[in-house]
Amino acid sequence: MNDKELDPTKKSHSREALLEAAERLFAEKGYEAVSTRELAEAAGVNLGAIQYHFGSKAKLFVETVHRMMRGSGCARAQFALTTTPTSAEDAATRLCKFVYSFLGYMLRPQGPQPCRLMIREIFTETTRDEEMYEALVSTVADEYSKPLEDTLIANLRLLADNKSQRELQHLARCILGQCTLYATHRPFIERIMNEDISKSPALEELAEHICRFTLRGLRLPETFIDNVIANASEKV
Amino acid sequence: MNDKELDPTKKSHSREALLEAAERLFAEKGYEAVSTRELAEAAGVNLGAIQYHFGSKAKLFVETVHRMMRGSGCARAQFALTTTPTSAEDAATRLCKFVYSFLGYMLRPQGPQPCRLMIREIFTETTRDEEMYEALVSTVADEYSKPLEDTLIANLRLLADNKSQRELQHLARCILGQCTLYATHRPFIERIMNEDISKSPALEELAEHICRFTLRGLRLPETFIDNVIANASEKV
DNA sequence: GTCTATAAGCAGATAGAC
DNA sequence: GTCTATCTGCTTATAGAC
Repeated sequence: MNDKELDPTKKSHSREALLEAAERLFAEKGYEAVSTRELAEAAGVNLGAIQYHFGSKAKLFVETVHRMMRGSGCARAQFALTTTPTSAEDAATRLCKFVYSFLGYMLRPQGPQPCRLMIREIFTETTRDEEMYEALVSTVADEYSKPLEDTLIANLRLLADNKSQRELQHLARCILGQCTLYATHRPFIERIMNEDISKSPALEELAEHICRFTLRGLRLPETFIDNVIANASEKV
Repeated sequence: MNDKELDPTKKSHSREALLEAAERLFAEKGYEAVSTRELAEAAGVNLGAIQYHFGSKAKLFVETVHRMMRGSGCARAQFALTTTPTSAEDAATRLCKFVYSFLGYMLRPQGPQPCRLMIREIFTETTRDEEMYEALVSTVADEYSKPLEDTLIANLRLLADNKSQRELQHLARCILGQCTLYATHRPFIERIMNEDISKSPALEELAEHICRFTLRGLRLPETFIDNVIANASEKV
């Protein structure tokens, strides 16, 4: 990358093309399911380029995850939690908006989905290689999970200011867990409900329920909750 | 199996041995990561036996999942929710106990873990084969997810009897989601907290927090919650 | 039903020409 | 830096003897 800035004319187009193709393919199909040949073809480069630029498929993968995590500022930016909240009502509205957009992101694939990618690869322990696993976990934790959790906490703090940092962490995870379940268990849930949960009335219903349940878990008054949910859903 | 009862002398020992080895290995490492050779060796049978008895590795896998789901009565029995609750307090205590044991089950591997197995395979869409995927999803949904959800709902109904069936489903999933997150995101969470969350004070702290948050989400009074949590944790 | 030997294919990695 | 051709090792599945 820095090489590119130094010499923009004849620098490795294939490295960049590979990273872009890898981002898309790995996120779509998972590490194991993508072969180096497929990767090279999709990038329009030679098979040998993978070894030349990255040394191995695994190292290309680690590099891709790095890029994804840094590149998109995935966590906060994507879910409209960038600026700091000003009031309790503001914080609650932001949290609700987050739930709406996070749920939509998990259930309506459009473009690469870093979150899905990582959950999958880490949970399945895709790479038995210790060193690489460590690299993956730390990248994702530092560049994605931690910032996302911190942003949620910043909003939660205004709604439960007597809580310790540790309790706020728990609360953040309660929200994330409720959303994530619909991604990890989606096929089962859709079979039970006999309904596509990414379609429009269903998705909003799920989001609203999660918001309401969460705000009740924070012991907020019902009128406040109604108000916040109305605000959040109209502005999404 | 019924064959075995009919003719105990010369009936296929290898079929059974394969299913047992498959249950353990697939749950441990995942479908892709287990080779047919490994399977045959672990079962102490010949490689050809897999093709002979099941036709393919994939069909053996489907058979294994069937067996797991039916066999252990996984959902309810495992988490002490078998009998029907008698009172609101009883129901709440059961829910808390469920959270404790479900969390322990997800985070402290001992023996095959059907739940983990399915989440992983379904989420990663391990098999591209349409027919097989359908078989997996329906088995798991019918034999595991649905019964588990129904049992949770039976308890939730006593705590929120003015709710519709659909709302009760949502509530059940709020509980499951909070627990499941700690399994799917475990490496990230442990890195952030710098702590093994399956160890003893940590696990109980997580469980207690989930219980408290959930019961608050149901708008139950704080004294009731304290009482229930005290009951549940001492009896676990 | 169980075995051995082997087929057929695809994976990731490499050597060496240009 | 990019290419082709190839190596090595693994996978699942099969054919046919016993």
